[in-house]
Amino acid sequence: MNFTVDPSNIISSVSKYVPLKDVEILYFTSLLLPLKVRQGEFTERTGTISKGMIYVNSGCLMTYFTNKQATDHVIQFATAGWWTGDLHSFTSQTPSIYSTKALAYSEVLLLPKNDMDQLLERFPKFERYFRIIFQNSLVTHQHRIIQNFSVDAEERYLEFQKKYSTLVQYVPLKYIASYLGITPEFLSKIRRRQS
Amino acid sequence: MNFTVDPSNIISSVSKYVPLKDVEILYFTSLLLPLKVRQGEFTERTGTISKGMIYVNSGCLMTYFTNKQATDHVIQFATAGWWTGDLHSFTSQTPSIYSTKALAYSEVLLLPKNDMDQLLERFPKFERYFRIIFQNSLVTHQHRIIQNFSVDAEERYLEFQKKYSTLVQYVPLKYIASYLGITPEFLSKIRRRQS
DNA sequence: ATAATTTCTTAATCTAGTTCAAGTCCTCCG
DNA sequence: CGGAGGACTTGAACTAGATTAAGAAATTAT
Repeated sequence: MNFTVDPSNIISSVSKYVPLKDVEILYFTSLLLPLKVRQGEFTERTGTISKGMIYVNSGCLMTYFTNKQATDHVIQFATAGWWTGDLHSFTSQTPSIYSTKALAYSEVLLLPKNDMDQLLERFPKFERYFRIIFQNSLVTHQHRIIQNFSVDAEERYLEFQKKYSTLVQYVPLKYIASYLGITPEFLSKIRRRQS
Repeated sequence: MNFTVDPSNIISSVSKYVPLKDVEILYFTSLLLPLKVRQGEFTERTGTISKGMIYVNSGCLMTYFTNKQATDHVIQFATAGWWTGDLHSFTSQTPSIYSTKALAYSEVLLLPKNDMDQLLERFPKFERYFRIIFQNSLVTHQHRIIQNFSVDAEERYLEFQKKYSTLVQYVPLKYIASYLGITPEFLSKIRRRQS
């Protein structure tokens, strides 16, 4: 059963970029679907249409792609305060090529496509919020592309450790390897070298 | 000297997502700085603050990053109808880590940060346009990250040929190699294999 | 506890892609 | 016209990281 998830985090996230009136807060939160997922459970599955954009209130999820050779490629870890999900499937409402899975007990808020459309129609100021969110995310993605080209696996792992120091402790090594674009065996070697 | 660049393309690009009134069109186009750049000329340079978001009206530009080892990494080719530039420098108004250079004679429209801010303040409907632009771009970037991890260089080149068939003819091979994340020597070998 | 399953490590072998170095082809320019 | 510099190719030697396979460690279930 889905008891309520406290919306104060997402509200303050939005408020950082656009000042909200009470009506807007009420309407916005009324659209959000609270979801509690246990470790290992999925919020989205390859082949199904995205249920919505996922705001992580607490916990940690990962979104990954599985290719023809059945190897997984982690495209994102999302911890508290992040949005995640399959943006392509969400936008186009076509079957997803990604899956999103909880790496720990997590509380998330789901914003379905229809509801987001209505929200933006009714309160266009939310356009600004999402514009900024996507704009920032784009910068991060560009940075990652370059990073993958111009920096070797060991340095990438070092940066990862800095950036996601909490994750490193409880996320299985194989997923970190996948995020970095290397095999678990090789990451294991890097770790040994370090110590 | 910068004679005028026809704004009808960018207007129809915006109109695809948000219907514009004449005042809005007039105001928007009044903000756009027309720029004609010859092959090899730069619109942005590493170390300087972004002059603005760049809309490519005609021609072709590339944006690239130069790392400590002085090797270039192309992060984007932008042909007619695309936006390009250094989004991070643009957003934060800090010195850019990218350069943007014309690969052919190009006509572009520059939207400086201040002007974009004012535009969005005065006509918030443009938020929607940029939200959608960034959202779509994000999908493309995610796709590229995955592609680079799960597909080998030859296949990546094949996809590139399909997607940018016109570019392949006049863009120097070394830049294509850089975009694909491989050396020019290796791309040369791939080409030989193909024929 | 013990079995079962998954995660992590280690080592040997292999390969996609790099590096280096030399040579060819083009294009532009005096 | 000749030559100077960039763009492309080719090949030999090399290396970062993959693959395979096996064992150790850690989790989870029974």
